[in-house]
Amino acid sequence: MVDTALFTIRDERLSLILTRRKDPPFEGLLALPGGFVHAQEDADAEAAVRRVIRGKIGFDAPYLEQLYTFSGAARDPRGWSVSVVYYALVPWPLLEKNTSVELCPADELPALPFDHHQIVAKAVERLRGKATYSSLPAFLLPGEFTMNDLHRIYQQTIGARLDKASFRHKILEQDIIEEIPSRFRTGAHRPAQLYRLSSKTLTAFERKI
Amino acid sequence: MVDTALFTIRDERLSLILTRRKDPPFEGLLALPGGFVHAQEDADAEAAVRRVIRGKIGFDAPYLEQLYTFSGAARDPRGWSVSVVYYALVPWPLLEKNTSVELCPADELPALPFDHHQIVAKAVERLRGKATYSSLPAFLLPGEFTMNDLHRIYQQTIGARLDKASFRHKILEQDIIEEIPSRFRTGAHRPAQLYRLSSKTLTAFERKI
DNA sequence: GTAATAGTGTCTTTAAGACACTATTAC
DNA sequence: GTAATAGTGTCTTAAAGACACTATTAC
Repeated sequence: MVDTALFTIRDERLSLILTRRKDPPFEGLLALPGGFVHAQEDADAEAAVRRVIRGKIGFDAPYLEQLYTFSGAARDPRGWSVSVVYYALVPWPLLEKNTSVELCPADELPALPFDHHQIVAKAVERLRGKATYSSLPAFLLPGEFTMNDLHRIYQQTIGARLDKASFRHKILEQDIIEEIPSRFRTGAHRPAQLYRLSSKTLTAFERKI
Repeated sequence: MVDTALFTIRDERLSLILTRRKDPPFEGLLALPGGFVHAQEDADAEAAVRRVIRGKIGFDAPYLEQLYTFSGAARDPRGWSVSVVYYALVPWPLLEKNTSVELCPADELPALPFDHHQIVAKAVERLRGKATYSSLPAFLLPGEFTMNDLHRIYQQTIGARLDKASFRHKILEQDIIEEIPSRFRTGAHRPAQLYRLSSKTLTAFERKI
């Protein structure tokens, strides 16, 4: 089967989209969204995950990557099982209107079934790791964002303060984002240049942030 | 099922241990060693891989890590399949006497069955990537080695020249190896201090080499 | 002595971090 | 004017790389 760790950032906190189990075992508990592979329908495991994600949030996640395959006799009371787990990033603004989605901060999760706590731990570790040397956190933002939006989302995913000037310098040097010509966010402050990702796929940096 | 990419370095070249297929499909071709999970016998997929590796080389590989899970209808002519693939590092001196093992340089592979070329490409990419910021290449060496052995093995896995002095400095700073007291390798040159890994598990660096 | 590998010192380049400064808007 | 966020300049620190130098052995 397949499972997914769906991340978003809401109210400055890294959170997960959970789903309430309708069947035993662990009926009624919140869990990572998952499902079985349909050999007729799904070209591969990733296709099955995409189907699960679309069923949960209604659209494709901007970023999706295989995390790890969990297997063994101990993880499910019904016996030996395998789950190919993916993690995905979804911008909060795309979820805001969707009232059926249950969100939970990654550091305040309830009791989860199977080995889902272990899965979340591994997913958070991967996310944090890649955030320090790639464009990964940018996939948590909508298509247009300011440098400060990006700065904040990096700090929230990494969980550490980053110097504003160094961050700006580093990011612009990596060519992962580009200015949207003549697009600014206005307010009670100097207008902020809007940017977008240069590539729809992940870009790794030469060095760390 | 499970498959493995078993790496070693022989004659200064990164090489793979292959096995000749005894059954259809692709009977007679060289392939990555693999097998089926035995739900009774194997606690999880990793246990199954360990069993396959022991069957192939006669002992456990010093380093073993899950690589990726390949799945889909296209990879096997018999239909939809899943393979949880691991990669492992084995010091060449431990294999030298084993005449039944077929070795092939990673950049001169013959035609391989299924999606094994894709698997090898991903395994080499992972190995190269981790080599630049971890103790990974050291697992290709036997228990005792000189600084120059380590220097060479890093260069061979990464595929680039590294400055001798900087390399030594960097490695000693990371505390991944320790001197073996009073142990030196002698020859027609100044005696070379012998080292061993400080930890049997992988250590990541703060920065790159 | 020579050849060979071991190991060190120092200078240059480059990146990261701290931190203060200026800029432009709404009100 | 103030408050707020945007954006820049400069200095310090630290790591990486180049490269030449000295050290110790077998022969």
